[in-house]
Amino acid sequence: MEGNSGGGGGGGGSDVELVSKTLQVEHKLFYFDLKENPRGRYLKISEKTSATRSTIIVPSSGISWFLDLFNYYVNSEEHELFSKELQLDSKVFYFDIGDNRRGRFLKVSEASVSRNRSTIIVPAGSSPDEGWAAFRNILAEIHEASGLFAMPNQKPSDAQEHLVGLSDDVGAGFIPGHGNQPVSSSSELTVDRATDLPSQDETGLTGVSKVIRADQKRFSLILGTTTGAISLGYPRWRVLTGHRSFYRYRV
DNA sequence: TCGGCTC
Repeated sequence: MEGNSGGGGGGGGSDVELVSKTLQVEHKLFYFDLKENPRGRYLKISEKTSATRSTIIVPSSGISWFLDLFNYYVNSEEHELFSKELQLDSKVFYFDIGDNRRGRFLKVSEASVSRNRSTIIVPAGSSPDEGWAAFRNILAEIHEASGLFAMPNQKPSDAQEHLVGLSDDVGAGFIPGHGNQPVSSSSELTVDRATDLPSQDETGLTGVSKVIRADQKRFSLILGTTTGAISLGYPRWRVLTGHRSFYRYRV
């Protein structure tokens, strides 16, 4: 790809590039680089224009989630597109729809404790072969290719299970198991349940609880224990508010 | 070549 992007990295510089793809959408150029180093595997997605460059880093465990979410935005009707959040370990990715005279776009923003927020913006595109759909297709190719580079301690089928599990509920707008209750009532149910739990201050279990602010409400999620189930990528919480879905899980 | 961007 462009020039020598790793030249100023210093130190290791041992990252191996497994897959590299580019996608042009309107006047933007997106670079997809699946890389691996001793700490693990990740997907670097860069948006490049003549004036700016922006990069997000997706842990390998998040690639199938990105694929699912882009499928959701590609396949959903315009009036049922909601913002989404995806938490992967210590990172949070925000997916937000925007609209202006240039057209519709999807803003994907990465926030983590150690770095400044970085954002890429993907135009929806004017035909089914460009924009979000093309972006989705690249993600699918990389996801598939990633399975061919299976790591010794990772079964390729794990990612497939994530894909199936999320596909059913990603666009439903309801909490599974609560039938056809509207989103608002499900949210209140979740709040009530959360307020019954001990607060983080009371337990002192720093690092195993999350506090989420959403609109005027505040949600507290307590992760009770650390068992083998968590290392498998579960449990996953889903908290719905009126217009936003949260997906969280730890690896 | 645009141009978007609370967390």
